[in-house]
Amino acid sequence: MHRSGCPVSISLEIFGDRWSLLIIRDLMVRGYRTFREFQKSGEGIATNILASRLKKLQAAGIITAEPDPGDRRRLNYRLTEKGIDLAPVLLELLIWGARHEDTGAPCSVIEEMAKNREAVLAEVRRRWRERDPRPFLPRFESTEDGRG
Amino acid sequence: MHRSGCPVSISLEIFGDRWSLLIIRDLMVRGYRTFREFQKSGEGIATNILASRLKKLQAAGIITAEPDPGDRRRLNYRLTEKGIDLAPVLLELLIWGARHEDTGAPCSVIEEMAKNREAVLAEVRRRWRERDPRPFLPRFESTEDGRG
DNA sequence: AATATCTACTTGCATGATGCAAGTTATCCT
DNA sequence: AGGATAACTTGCATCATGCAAGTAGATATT
Repeated sequence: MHRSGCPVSISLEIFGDRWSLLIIRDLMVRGYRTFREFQKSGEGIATNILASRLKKLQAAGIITAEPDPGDRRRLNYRLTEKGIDLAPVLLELLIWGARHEDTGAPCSVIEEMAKNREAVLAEVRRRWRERDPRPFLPRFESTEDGRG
Repeated sequence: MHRSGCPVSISLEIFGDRWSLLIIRDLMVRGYRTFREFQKSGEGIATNILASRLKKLQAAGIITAEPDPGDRRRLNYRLTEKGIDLAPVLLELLIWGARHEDTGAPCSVIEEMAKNREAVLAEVRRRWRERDPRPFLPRFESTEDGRG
């Protein structure tokens, strides 16, 4: 039941909250795959909320979950194509935040990414396609350390 | 008090909810300015929530409010530069939603916008700068109407 | 084989946010 | 002066979130 037919509104019904896009970010640029990794992501999400968000994102077709062949206690989450298509949204959010708020991300690095938007998106998508596990961005710890 | 220094996380602290970006959308592309207009925006936001979001967005420096010179009952809200800088985020959200969800927006129109990203953003920004009141996008009513 | 540990959750409960209806204040319109 | 309009605020019920603890199945350890 949509409140309006606007794509922005419908998108926000799916991930318009404090946590969903952070999970998607972790999957997209930090190489995280498991429940435990999301939990220790530095944002302090509660386990019940994390579980409910993972379910909601699965139901929306943004992520999938499959048991790890090597250790079947683990579930490996992965973005779907629909999920990786959120890369431009995340990138713009990152650029905006780094420009306008006092964040732990060095502006020079972010401005460089803003200048090379297409290349950045292509690389993120390539890593997703090829299941390249290397993180694309680090954790921006706090606003104290300056880098760049 | 930030939970992490990540710009995405900090951005979501400000407008990571169901309503804030819809208000920003209304200001940005529909030419809305007043409390009443946001309320009748088709999304069904409650007045107390709307009031609290407007305050939060003001506190974050994303919008300003000033009394209408002609009718001093009215408060005219307007995006700041920081606020109009959210245009790329909104645009990507719009594109993603139109591509992946069943929305009231005709895909052809949205794909055209995706192809002309820079021009679209320039026009949105021009209207903001010159206070051009014409809406840039219509209300996408429901998913019933045909697309083409 | 028994025990401990690890992973991904679920449950219970307190607190906070949201939704809804009604009320308030200041300004306009006649 | 009397009524309408705009922008809220308030009270209250309900829903979502945060936190701590507990559970179940798989793996590692003795």
